Amino acid sequence: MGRPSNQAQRRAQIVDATIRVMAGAGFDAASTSAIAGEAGLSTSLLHHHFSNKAAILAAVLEALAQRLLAREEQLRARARGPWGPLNAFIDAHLALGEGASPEALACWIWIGAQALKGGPLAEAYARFNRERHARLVEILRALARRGGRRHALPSLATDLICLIEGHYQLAATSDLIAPGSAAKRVKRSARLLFEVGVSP
Amino acid sequence: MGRPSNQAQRRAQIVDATIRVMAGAGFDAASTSAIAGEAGLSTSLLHHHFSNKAAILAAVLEALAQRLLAREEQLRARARGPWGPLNAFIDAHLALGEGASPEALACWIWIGAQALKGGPLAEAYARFNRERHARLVEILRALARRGGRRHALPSLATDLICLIEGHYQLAATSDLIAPGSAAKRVKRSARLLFEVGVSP
Amino acid sequence: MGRPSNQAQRRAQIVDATIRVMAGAGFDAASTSAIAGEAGLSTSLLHHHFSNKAAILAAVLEALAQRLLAREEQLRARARGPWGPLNAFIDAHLALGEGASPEALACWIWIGAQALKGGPLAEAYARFNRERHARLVEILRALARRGGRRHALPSLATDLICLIEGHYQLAATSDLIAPGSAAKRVKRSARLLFEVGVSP
Amino acid sequence: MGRPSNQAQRRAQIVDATIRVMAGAGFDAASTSAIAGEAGLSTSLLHHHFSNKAAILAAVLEALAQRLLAREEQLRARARGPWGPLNAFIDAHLALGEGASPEALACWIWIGAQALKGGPLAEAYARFNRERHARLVEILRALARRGGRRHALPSLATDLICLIEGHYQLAATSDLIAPGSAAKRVKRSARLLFEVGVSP
DNA sequence: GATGAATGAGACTTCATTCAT
DNA sequence: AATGAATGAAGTCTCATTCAT
Repeated sequence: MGRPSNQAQRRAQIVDATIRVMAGAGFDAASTSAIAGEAGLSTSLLHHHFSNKAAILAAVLEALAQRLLAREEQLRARARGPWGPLNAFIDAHLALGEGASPEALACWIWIGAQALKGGPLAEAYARFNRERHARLVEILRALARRGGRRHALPSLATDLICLIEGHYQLAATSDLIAPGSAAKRVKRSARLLFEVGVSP
Repeated sequence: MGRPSNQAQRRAQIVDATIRVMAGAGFDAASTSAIAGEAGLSTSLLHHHFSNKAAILAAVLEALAQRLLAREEQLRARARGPWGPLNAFIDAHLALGEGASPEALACWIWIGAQALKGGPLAEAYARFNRERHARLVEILRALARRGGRRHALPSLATDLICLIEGHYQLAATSDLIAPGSAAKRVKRSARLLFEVGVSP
Repeated sequence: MGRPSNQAQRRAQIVDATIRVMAGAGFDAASTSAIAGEAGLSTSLLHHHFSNKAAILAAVLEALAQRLLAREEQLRARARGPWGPLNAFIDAHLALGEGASPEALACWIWIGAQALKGGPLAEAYARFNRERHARLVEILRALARRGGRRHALPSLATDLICLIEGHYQLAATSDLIAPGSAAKRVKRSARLLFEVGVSP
Repeated sequence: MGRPSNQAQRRAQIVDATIRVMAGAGFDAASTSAIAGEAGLSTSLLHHHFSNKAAILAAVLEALAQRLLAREEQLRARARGPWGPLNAFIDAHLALGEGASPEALACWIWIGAQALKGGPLAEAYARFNRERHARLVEILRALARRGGRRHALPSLATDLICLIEGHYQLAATSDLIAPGSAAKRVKRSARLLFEVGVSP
């Protein structure tokens, strides 16, 4: 009895609209009414499916993280050679082309900034970073195992994530990074740092 | 003959207050009334000295850029050895201790995010990046000259700036970077990338 | 032949929940969703059983009035002595202990205030007051008959009801009335007024 | 320098409008926009002069209490005879005619109800009751001094305030109390209770 | 009988800005 | 130079109610 639930579908619809608005016009512009407008819904319906605006943002972060993870796995599935997994990790973040979502890039910057303010969003963002750091460490560990040498892998992973984040920021706001060149550059630097960062 | 003008002083006062508020409570919280409150002025006076809120933000960006440049020069003046200038550049951005302003860090992230939205602020931020990139290239060029070898210096400079920006972001929002360790880490990575990034 | 009707039960369930919410969080907090939450139902079901929110309030008033009446009769059944019925009337309103419902007290105040706005609720509340006034007059008349003297009984009854209502209000919102002392105080004053209020 | 302040005047204007709205349409109807409409102002201006809606209500309570006190003093100034001050106290609350404000009556009921919810308003209302109780005790004490007899004056004062409050309630919502008769009735009952409530 | 979806109105509040002094 | 008054737009959220199943 009762009308069939469309919670999941509607929530996804709202989250997608939020991502579009945020990427297009910025975090502050992602008002509930702007989101509702983009999604073709009423603001009341937003609150019917999310108790808070904060809850929407939390769902956005979760969705973006999940998309990133999915792309990582997809790219890694096709990757060949010892550097494949590392390249997949970087490409999942930075490469354009199939499966890339330029919207996500802007959203990540906005979320990173908002995370400065603390609160649940900050915690979720920190957790996201811990998780991708752990994944990257695992990838590097596998690489190191092949070479039989020991590295300061967690530190290297941190550097690489910083490099990626920095490219997010600069690619979006400056012309220092030619469009489409980010992934290639980071992959090259990553390889250099890995190879040179060997304990003697 | 009227009362003596205090334009410059008042503007600095307002800019400082804005930086404090923005660093403390976030960009969105930096409303005109919050800024006025922090500065001990009325909002009307803000508009008396700045035509716009956007003008205040532009002045903030300019002030932060100038502080950064001043610190760079101050640190470079004391720097010794071939790596001195590079270390000074990095320390000016990331090192704690004397002259460091942790407030600035948060502000830079906020400004970087706001620059996504385009407009005059975005242009000013892009210009700021071009300028610090040029300074860094100059520093690297001097280093390379000593070694008598050729590098892809602009690209390396871009990488280093990305590394710095990424550390800004992650240091502020995650626990992957131990407090106070950022500068040391970036200096080490910079040296590695420089030494290995030699064209054969 | 369809499922058996549970109208009465559901309506009582809703009315009870309303009383609890109203007593706990106030009239304005008694939104349909709060009531539904307290009752463990959906808001739609509320409207299925009551055409209006006003209808719920009307039912609440009726239920409270009925509870009060029931308690009056119950207490009067045990009452002894000439003052017994009067004491029972007062105790039904104010005494704590067995059968007392402190929730009702707050609800009565809320309803009394809402009755200011006119409408059906106001009429029902006025009728309720006429009825308890009539009952009280009857009680006083029996008392007076024993003494063989004539009083201005309706006026006295009005005074007593005012005294009770005032104790409701002050007991709930001030510390002028020690908890549990209201009934005793009103009974004493009632007796004094009755004995002295004799037409010469 | 600066525009001359009209805070006090505007605040009074807003408080008056609130009282009118509340008396006319009820507490819940006293929305900020209704108040603003009644006062002929914009809602923004309300918030310019009062930080909160709660602050407006606090000011309303204060204004009503002050009006009541002023009327008490005014009536007492003309009062003659030993019962004068007591009559003045009662008339200040209940009498119609010159200086009476029927609006206040409804407001008091609304405030009394809202005080159930606790919070600052509840505390202010409780304080108001303590103060008028203290004043009444003082009046009764002077009366008792003349008679040279001891009474349970605080308790009697509480009874009288309850009687007054009850008359507020019933006069506003039932027909048990003929218009204009409240003050006379309470004065009579007060005298009876005073004279009979003497310790032998 | 029962429920989840959906809505439009309106609540309080904040904001950047302009005006009068 | 400086301030308080004033405003209109917009923000988030809640409410009572209706509709579809």
